[in-house]
Amino acid sequence: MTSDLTLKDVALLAGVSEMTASRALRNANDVSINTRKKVMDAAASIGYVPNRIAGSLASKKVNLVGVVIPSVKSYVFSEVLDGISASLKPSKLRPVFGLTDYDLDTEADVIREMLEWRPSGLIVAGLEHSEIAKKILKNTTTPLIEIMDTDGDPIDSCVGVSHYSAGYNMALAIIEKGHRRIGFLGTKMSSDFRASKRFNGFVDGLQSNGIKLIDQENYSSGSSVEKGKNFTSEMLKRNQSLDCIYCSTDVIAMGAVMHCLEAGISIPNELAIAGFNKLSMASGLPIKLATTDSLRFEIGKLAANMILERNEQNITNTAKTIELETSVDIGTSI
Amino acid sequence: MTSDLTLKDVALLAGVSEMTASRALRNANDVSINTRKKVMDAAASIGYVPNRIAGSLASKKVNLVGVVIPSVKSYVFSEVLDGISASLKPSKLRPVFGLTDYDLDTEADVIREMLEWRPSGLIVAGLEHSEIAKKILKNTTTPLIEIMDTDGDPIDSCVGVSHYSAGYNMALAIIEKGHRRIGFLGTKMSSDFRASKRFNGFVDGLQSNGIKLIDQENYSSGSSVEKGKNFTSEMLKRNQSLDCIYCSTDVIAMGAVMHCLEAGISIPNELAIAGFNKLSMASGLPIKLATTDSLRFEIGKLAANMILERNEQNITNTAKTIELETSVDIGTSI
DNA sequence: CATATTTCCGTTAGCGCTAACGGAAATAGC
DNA sequence: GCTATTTCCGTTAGCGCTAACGGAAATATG
Repeated sequence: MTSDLTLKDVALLAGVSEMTASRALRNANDVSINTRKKVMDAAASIGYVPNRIAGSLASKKVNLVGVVIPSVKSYVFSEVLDGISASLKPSKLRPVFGLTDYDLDTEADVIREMLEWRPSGLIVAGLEHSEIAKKILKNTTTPLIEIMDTDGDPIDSCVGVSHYSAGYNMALAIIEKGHRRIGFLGTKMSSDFRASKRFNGFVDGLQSNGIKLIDQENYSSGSSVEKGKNFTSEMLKRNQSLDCIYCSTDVIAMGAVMHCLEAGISIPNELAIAGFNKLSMASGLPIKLATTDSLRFEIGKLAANMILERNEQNITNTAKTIELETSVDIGTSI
Repeated sequence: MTSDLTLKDVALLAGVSEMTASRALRNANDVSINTRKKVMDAAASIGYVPNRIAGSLASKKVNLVGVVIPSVKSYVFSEVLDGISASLKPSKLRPVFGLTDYDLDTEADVIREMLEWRPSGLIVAGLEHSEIAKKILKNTTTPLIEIMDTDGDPIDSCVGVSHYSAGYNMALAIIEKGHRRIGFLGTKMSSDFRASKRFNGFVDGLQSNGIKLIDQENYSSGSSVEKGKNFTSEMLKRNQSLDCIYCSTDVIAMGAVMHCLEAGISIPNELAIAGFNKLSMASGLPIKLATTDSLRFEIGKLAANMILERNEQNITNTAKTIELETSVDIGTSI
């Protein structure tokens, strides 16, 4: 309580110089055991809390990693954050999150704000950015990792999966299982670039076997189980002959499964269902949902590790792209 | 690119003093339209990014709000974060998140680290902290809001719901619906204080009608739909006479519902199921799950608003507790 | 036109901490 | 014993920015 204590207060109480107090508190070298103890005790006794703002300015080291993601509500990004947290935990670096709400202008603002803190690294979800954001990112010396997606041109480093391939391979898996009359259910693609890439891959995958999508529904804003349920119902009404629906996320696919459970539609005999992400939530379903693991935790972990590496060594020019391999998890729903 | 640009570079290029450049960039008063434009153009042309570390030190204003929560993977806290983000968005304040992994020692560390940044406010989940953390929190001048829970003694301000009451009222609702042979399914309570309070409230609610819990299962670590499914199955094996299970979260309750769907158990005739949180995810289920809305988004919004208020005015001593009212949502599952 | 007021900009002095250097005291080496 | 080395601590000089003050120029006031 009371007004802020500074290093001076600690130094005075311990009877040493500010510099010695600083060294002692930071566990730096060049301090005897006795004086270190004196300083520590003094600091503890008055409840001194170091001022990192001042410390960072003086040392020119800000042990923060900026993480720019669309949303925390999505189960996807929360696991990415978790991976990042897990990697950074044993280090001195700490993640700071900024949310874009899937809006590229907001993203540019958030990125700019992040860089004003001079973080040790910046992790940004996605490869698509506004021109302004791109310019800022290109000009910065901060290590930058774009994550989630490898279908595009990374500015610096990149960790992710190919969403195009994920869609393509799911199409092949579905076809191999004998399904031919296939529909797609997903968000409006304008803002969700990765969903759009999966869609394109899926369509191309079908195309490679001479098959065309026979129905498609694109709902606006976020995904929910309920939406999946309702739109599946509607699509089936339109197209009684449908024998498979590919959903842009597991959340939607869960809704599709729910509809089938309620309507007494047998999966996959009457309708096959596939999703994307491999959410743990879906593991409680009566059937095992066909899906592609988006390796969210892994991506977060690797991205954070790249930042850590770049920080330890003083490498400057190490643009590196890691494309993780995904594989279709057939499950029992197709 | 290149080495970091400073205000000096901008000032030099614009032909003004650093102070004027600073004022112009911050949109402060005392700058003519012409010079402001000169400065802005100069800054833009060289890609100047202000250094907030230096700015914060000089102005003694750090526009960050620390948010300390157990996890981001939980659907609960991600919505709290979302509420906080929504409230802070139009202001200058930005949230910084720290994760405790449900561990009080980690929490103390995270709180300490947060305070080292001298944030404009601190939002901490829960009322239970280690002695060290309590001491730190009591000594700080930073506005502090403990959230989620009102059953206990807040250090400063507090926004939340009574989890005890939520449990108690669900017990009453279940009894009113005619159920008497009731089981409980939840996490080991040692680390999840709020789940434990709901449990106690639930037991007391039953007790007030002379009813005792006839079975109880406490699994370790996190909740998942699959766990809910499996433990429901086991509990029903042990107790064929069970007619209701109260689950500590909706995620678990969803698993219970899944088990019933698979096993052909009719809800609520053969088995009633109730949860907690009112997760949107559960809205896709064939039945409407009985639950209590934990008002997560609302709590986040209100907490952030309290920080904003305290920041605008310069109120110092305004410890205030807001207990939001919860109500049981009967649904169709009990 | 002289004075009062406003508008605009620069100078000075830090914010609280740490890097870098230097030097005194303690220890080692022979 | 004297020099060489190590251990420990203090002094100086910032990090990049802004608060606060003051003063010159521009405008208003009568």
